[in-house]
Amino acid sequence: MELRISRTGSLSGGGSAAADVADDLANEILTALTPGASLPSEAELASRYAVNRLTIREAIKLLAGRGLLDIARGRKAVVREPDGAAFSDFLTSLLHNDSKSLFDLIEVRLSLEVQSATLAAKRANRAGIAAIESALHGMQDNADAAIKGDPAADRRFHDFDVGFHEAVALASGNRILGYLFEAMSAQLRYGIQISRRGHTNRGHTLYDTIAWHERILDAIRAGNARAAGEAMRQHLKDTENDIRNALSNMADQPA
Amino acid sequence: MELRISRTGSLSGGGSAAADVADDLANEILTALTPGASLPSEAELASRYAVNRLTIREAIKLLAGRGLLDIARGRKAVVREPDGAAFSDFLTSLLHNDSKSLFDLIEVRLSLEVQSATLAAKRANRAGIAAIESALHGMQDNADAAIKGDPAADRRFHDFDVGFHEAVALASGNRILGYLFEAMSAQLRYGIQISRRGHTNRGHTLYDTIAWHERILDAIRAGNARAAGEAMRQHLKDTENDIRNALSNMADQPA
DNA sequence: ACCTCTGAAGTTATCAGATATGTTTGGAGT
DNA sequence: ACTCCAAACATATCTGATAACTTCAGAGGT
Repeated sequence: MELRISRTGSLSGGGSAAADVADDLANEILTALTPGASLPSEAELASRYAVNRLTIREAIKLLAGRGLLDIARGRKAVVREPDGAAFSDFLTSLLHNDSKSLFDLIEVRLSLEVQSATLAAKRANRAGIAAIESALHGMQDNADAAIKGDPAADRRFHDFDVGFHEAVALASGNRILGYLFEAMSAQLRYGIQISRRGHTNRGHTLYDTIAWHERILDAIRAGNARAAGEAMRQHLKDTENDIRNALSNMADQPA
Repeated sequence: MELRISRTGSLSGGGSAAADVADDLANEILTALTPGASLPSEAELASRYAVNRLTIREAIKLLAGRGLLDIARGRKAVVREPDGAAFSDFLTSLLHNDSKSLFDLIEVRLSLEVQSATLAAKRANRAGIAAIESALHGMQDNADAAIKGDPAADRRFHDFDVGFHEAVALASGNRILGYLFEAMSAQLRYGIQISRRGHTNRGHTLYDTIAWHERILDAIRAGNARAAGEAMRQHLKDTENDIRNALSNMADQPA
């Protein structure tokens, strides 16, 4: 019999009862159940696996943490639609510790988002393009107020900025790209916050930011895959320079 | 007071006690604790949060599922080194359902691995290159036996194949790329299994596979970033063709 | 002085039983 | 056919207790 390392670091069959049940249920969920389906009740699972109800509860909590289940009081556990949240904690822990990870993330974004833009130019349908346009309009509508110092408008501007990139990722038609982007979006917001300072330091305004995005959208709309990828690449390279500028200024003036 | 959606789908402060504790602990782990550090004992946490010890246990299980903690009997929970495992379930659930995701994954790999190879050519140190060479030698050592039908050698060959790509990702010096690759590696193994059939259908042997990898290694060793990226791109494009061939044959002969 | 073994203390794992609180559902009443 | 409500069901949490594992200091032997 082959021993397999489980997510809890224990060996299947020799680990804790809760971990064993969790692994077994995970297998069933991933292979036999579809999102939206309900698990049996805790009591029924307890009798099926011949363990205490508490053990079942802990197994379900493990799976909920893994993002496989949704739990709500009074209802049975429901198989969850997969999303990028599972990857988010991990990025958070990385980015919090060192600023090098900020550049690591930019490199990964560069890779994934150039690909997204390229594919979006090839495949985006009307709805996908409309979503990108909508995000761009949101940026345009809030730029003036944001520049004048309205913090709410500023936040909306950045939300639409993130939304633009997410819309491009979704328009790529590649679900994994979409999920990966979703996983990174929280950290991305943080990166944008930092890059913003360098952006103004370098004499740029939000209108320059909008111009970058317009260039990307135009290429996608025209179905020009190479131009879309290149526009995205240049935009992210520019953002990288903003971050580099902001970080070096923070080092000079550690206020 | 702003309400925030927690990982369990509940609202912080209004969700279950276990989910609230989990969110609070997650915040502490991500901001204040380093991998390897121990959490207080369950009893102490129970008194700190003024809840039952069982509630603490369930919160810890949630965090363990999220990949933030390692649990072992008799020991306090330990903050875990972040890794790509958190993303793995999600890919599993995607790939199990439809074959389109197989191509989605190839596209993502294309993007990430070309970037990895490019960066590895720029940055790889002696140890990084040695790891890539070691994987390649492993492939070479097992090729003959694998071709003759030795299943163990065949498996080792593929393990070294995956190991080659992982070594390139690590040699990129970008930790996020390394972790992303780790997250994909289980699914990648599955993809390689399928591509293998198409590989032989198209008249190729494992020596051709080795040749692709040699080309990538040579470019990295020479510090030629463009050539390394291009070699990786061509290798993955070829793999994509293998998979396409294998899947269409499976459709013709659904034995 | 060093090593090994042992046992107590600390900690997690699991069980049993009970109460509180939410959700669902079927039937009474209109 | 519709509304409303209570019973059944399900999860959330607590209390108390026992088993099993880890660690570490100290006894004892070399």
